[in-house]
Amino acid sequence: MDSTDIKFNPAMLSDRKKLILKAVVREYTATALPVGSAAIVKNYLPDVSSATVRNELASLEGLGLICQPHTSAGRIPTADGYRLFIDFLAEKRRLEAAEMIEIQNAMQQPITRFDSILRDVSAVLSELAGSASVALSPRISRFRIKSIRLVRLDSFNLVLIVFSEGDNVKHSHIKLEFPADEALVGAISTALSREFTNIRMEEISEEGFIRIMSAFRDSPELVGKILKLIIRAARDSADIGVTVSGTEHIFDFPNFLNIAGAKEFYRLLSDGAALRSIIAPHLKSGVSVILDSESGDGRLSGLSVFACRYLADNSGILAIISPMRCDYEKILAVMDYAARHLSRLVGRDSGKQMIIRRGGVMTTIL
Amino acid sequence: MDSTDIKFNPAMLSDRKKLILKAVVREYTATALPVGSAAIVKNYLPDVSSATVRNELASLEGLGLICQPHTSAGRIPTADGYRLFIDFLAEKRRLEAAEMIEIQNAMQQPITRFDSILRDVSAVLSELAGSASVALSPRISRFRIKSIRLVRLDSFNLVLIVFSEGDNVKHSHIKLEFPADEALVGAISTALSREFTNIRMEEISEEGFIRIMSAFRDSPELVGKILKLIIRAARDSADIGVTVSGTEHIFDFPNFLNIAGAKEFYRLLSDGAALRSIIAPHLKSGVSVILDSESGDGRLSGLSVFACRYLADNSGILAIISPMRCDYEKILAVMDYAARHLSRLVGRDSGKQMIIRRGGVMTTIL
DNA sequence: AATTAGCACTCGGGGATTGAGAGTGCTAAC
DNA sequence: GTTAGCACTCTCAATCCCCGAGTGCTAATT
Repeated sequence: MDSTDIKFNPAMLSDRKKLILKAVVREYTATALPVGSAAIVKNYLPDVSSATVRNELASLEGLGLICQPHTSAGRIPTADGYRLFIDFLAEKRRLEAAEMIEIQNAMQQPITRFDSILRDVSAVLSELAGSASVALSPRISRFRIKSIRLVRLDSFNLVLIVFSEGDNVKHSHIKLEFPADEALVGAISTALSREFTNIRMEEISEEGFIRIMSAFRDSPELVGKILKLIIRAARDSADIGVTVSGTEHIFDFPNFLNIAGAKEFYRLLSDGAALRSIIAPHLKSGVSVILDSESGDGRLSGLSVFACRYLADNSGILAIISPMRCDYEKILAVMDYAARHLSRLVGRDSGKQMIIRRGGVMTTIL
Repeated sequence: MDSTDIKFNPAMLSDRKKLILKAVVREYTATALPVGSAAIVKNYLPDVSSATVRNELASLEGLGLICQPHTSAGRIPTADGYRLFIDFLAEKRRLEAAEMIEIQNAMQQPITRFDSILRDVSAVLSELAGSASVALSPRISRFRIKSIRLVRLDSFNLVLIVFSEGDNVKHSHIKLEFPADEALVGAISTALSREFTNIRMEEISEEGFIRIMSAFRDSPELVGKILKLIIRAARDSADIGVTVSGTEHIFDFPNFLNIAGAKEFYRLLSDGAALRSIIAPHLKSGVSVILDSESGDGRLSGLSVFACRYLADNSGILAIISPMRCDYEKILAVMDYAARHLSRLVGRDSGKQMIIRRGGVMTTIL
């Protein structure tokens, strides 16, 4: 879905038609009522008569940009109408200072956990947009491991810690059925570190483990069992993380006056894999908007998805899902601001370096 | 709300009245329709006439145990009616083998994380009960610390790991603005371990930190900053955990045909502190049922809360929230089974010992 | 005294009817 | 190209009406 299949471009429309389409979108998103010719004359085009506007409206309807919910009602924008509005007519809006601060606050946390920043940003976005918001965490399996440690808590309990790019820390608790002593655990930890540092999680192979095994010929059984648990732990933490916020807003979506649809949509929201595969093909640079059935997935009909990438090549996605009737200019501004600052927060400069700027202080890690 | 304020006891009712009340509850929970005299005669009391049943129904209504949604409709149970049913008339039901297995599976996980068991149990409960389910995690700040470690990932990144009773592992990532070397981190880790092992998290005091500080007189500033971050990390992880499952079922609750109520209830579900303070006063041993307005909180009107404790003195709570019209015998059975097995899983035998039985293997951990 | 048959009565839900109001499209004039 | 005027259409809400379910009461029966 690239820019070649744009159905409409603004050259097709007279300035007055553009103004009227804009008026229909703005008025409808504000009032939730079909927009009649009289309202447009009153608020946007006081110098012409309603009959003129009616003629223009009929013409816009002929182009498929607006429609009537029923004969003798006002007009509402179609998906194509919204599309044209978003691509060519929407004006860039500035956020309120308070809103900007709220977004920034979500990103400034003393203890660095990318998860937690993501959760907070997502929560703020959903609040500002009055919509549901989803953050799909990057595939951590694609992150390079910066550091891996096996720590002994007591004879029967170990913790595997994986520290990866993006300041991600994961721990997995490993419970043994047999005691392991400090020296052995330390040796395994060192071996793991030697073998897997600077490797992507998805590149961890059996061979690496076999190499480690061979270094522990004196207690192969014990080490073998530990490694088996470690493999499982690593796999376990490789799944896709989905952070959903603002689910309560869907109760306000006019789409879900019928409970059945709400339930289905609610299910979709917690299915990270599905969301990713729906959204990913439509992503371009900056904020993408996927309207109604443009996604090809019926569960999103009547809805708009605002999405953008963060951490460019690791497929983390931030998204806001709204009813199709929403304040596009506002939500675009919110998303744009958040995406811009999130990228600034975690800017990738080279393959191995990662610059973190935080509250004025700038630190270069590893 | 203890046993002294029981309004009704079964001695007040003739056997036939009891049978009819039971019939009304069972029939209504099954069909969702007000129960008429004819239905009762047909399915429960074929030997008397509908007129007789009508007389009995009128009498039960006089006692406030059942009511009519409107004149000339059948009867439905009142909250008092359900209460009497639950306390005296409900029969202990056995779960299906498949259901028992499902619950047990949720508890058997290779990698021990109590959180995760809780989440899975809660998910299974909500599924079996067709309801929302909430697990309030125990106040981990009341758990004794079995082991505490500070691990160095690289010069600027540390991880604090706290391993506590109940096999809880928590990690907190600590990002430094200055480098710390291996030796120093190791020394702090040892000091933390010496100072805080076998202490409850809530008992961690400034004094302990001051004692540690004094041991590091040569680099007080660095250690001070690290300790400050550690305090924050420990506080951070002390908040109340709420795991909500099966939220999608609330879309099926007849209570929430009006979207407004659904939204409010949805909010309540994610407010762990509120839920705890509503539920806690009503807990007795075993499974407690809080009906309708018995909780004193309007947000639960029309709903039933099934709740039980696990880990007796650490205030972990497992709850199922259903519409008041639900299959009490089934949900009671589900809860009872889950609670019984959860207690068996984590049985506390003495102050410092904790017995974990898991898949036949039994391990005793420090 | 408890039970029962019979019957009039009440009420909610669903479907049809109606009137008001909003907004259109068309035509003819400007 | 624009506008005034007007007939037309359609929704929404209110109203009415009828049907059926289920009751409560009364009088007769056991």
